[in-house]
Amino acid sequence: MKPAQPNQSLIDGLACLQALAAHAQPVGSRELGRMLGLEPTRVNRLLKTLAFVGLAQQNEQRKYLPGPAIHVLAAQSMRGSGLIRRALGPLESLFDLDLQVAMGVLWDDQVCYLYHHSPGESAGAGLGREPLYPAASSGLGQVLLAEWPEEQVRELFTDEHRRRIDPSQKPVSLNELLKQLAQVREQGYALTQTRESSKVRTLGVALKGDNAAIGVAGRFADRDVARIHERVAETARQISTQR
Amino acid sequence: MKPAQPNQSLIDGLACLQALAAHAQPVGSRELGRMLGLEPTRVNRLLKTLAFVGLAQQNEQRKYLPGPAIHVLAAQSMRGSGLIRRALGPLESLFDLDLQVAMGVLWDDQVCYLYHHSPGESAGAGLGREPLYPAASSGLGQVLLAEWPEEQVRELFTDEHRRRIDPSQKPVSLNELLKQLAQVREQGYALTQTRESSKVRTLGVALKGDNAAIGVAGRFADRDVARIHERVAETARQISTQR
DNA sequence: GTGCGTAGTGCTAATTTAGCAACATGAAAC
DNA sequence: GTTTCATGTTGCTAAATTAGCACTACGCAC
Repeated sequence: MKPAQPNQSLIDGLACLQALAAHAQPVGSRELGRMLGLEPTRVNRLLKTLAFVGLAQQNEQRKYLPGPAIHVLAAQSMRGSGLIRRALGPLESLFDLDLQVAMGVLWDDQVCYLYHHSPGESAGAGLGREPLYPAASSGLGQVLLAEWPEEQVRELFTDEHRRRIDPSQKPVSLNELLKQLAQVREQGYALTQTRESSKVRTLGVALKGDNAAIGVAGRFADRDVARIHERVAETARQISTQR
Repeated sequence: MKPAQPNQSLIDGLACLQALAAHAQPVGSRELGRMLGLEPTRVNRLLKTLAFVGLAQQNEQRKYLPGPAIHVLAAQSMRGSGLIRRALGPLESLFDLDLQVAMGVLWDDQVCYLYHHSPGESAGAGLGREPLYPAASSGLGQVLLAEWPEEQVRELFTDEHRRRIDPSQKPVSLNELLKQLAQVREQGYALTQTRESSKVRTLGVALKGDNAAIGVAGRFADRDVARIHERVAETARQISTQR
């Protein structure tokens, strides 16, 4: 929903910040400008401003990376929403399913995993390490998309909306996706095959009021779907009702 | 370090975002303007822009709160720096000391705890729940300040630098603080009494290269200081050298 | 229904920002 | 050591964006 008078400096500054956060290595100001299609002087000015408030910093090679204030922002957002704090305990109760356990939010047409735990790992190891994943191929992504009006989903998957071209990502069949989302709305959960293996499936359930979803992934038989769904849905209820 | 041409729109937009993240309740746009001393139309425009990119959202009462993209930013910053991921395992090794275990970064003249664990809690419960704490009263805060040039510390604690007036916070004796910081630099660790009780002390050690610090807090005798310091310093080395 | 405080917008003057041209820096090649 | 190249950064001013006034729409209490 575009406002009447968006502040373009803020939008572009935030795009620089998000690109920094998403980039695995320190990045130069000119390189970042090339990545985002922005003029170099401008990017340098925005990065210098981000550094001034602590959200970016430079290393000895003068390249930029996230600064300490981004952790502050992360910590405060976690504290303010309470989402991760509320979710960690209940998510642990799913570990006995011997499946991957995850929680994520939508970011563009992808899922960002706030938490992603595999069997045999410690509970705390699930934080902050998964790359973005195509929403249409994810059970978590689909239950989040299913909460959107159809028009908004269409807009998200048009070619001109996409700012990042990912060649490794298969084109999405929009009609197929809309059919799947309609089914998700009926069932109250999404069941998808992962991109990597048709035998590995994800079952996702939305967290009401949080714009987030939780789910499990792995190999399970069709006859187990109802039981697993009930467990995941109960966990979602616990997370949503805790305050 | 103020740049040649800071972008004031970006600075003020980020201030709105940070205030949203720090505020425990949804907040109206005019109220936020009063909090930050900014003109209401301007704040509304900045908030609408933040909402446009997903970093803010409105509830049914039209008040603003952080949006899903802030979690994405948090997750990506954790993934990018790897700080929390690297730190969680080593920090758990300090649990046997039966003290509080914490990790934090500096934010203004306060410490923001990225992690804060008390004895008897699960490892994952330490995330995203502590309020900001005066840096001068914190072992973690002091080792972080000790890495700063004296001039910069002076500037941080002048009255005009402070944007937030916290009446409950005792005035800092700058000369006393500078003396303590000189001692911290010699010793390689900080030892402070907490604001709440003179019997509860914090011992803090800096994480090289991360602009962060870890420490323990609780009641311990003087004769235990060297041993505890060695344990904390060893943990700090593990965290800093992991990649 | 009225009154009050709120959120939000159109329009245009005011202010900020963008980009050109230049300088400073650092690394690699010779 | 010097030269070259790509980088990061800055001053200045024209161009673009933004801020604030005045207004409308909304929600709640009485």
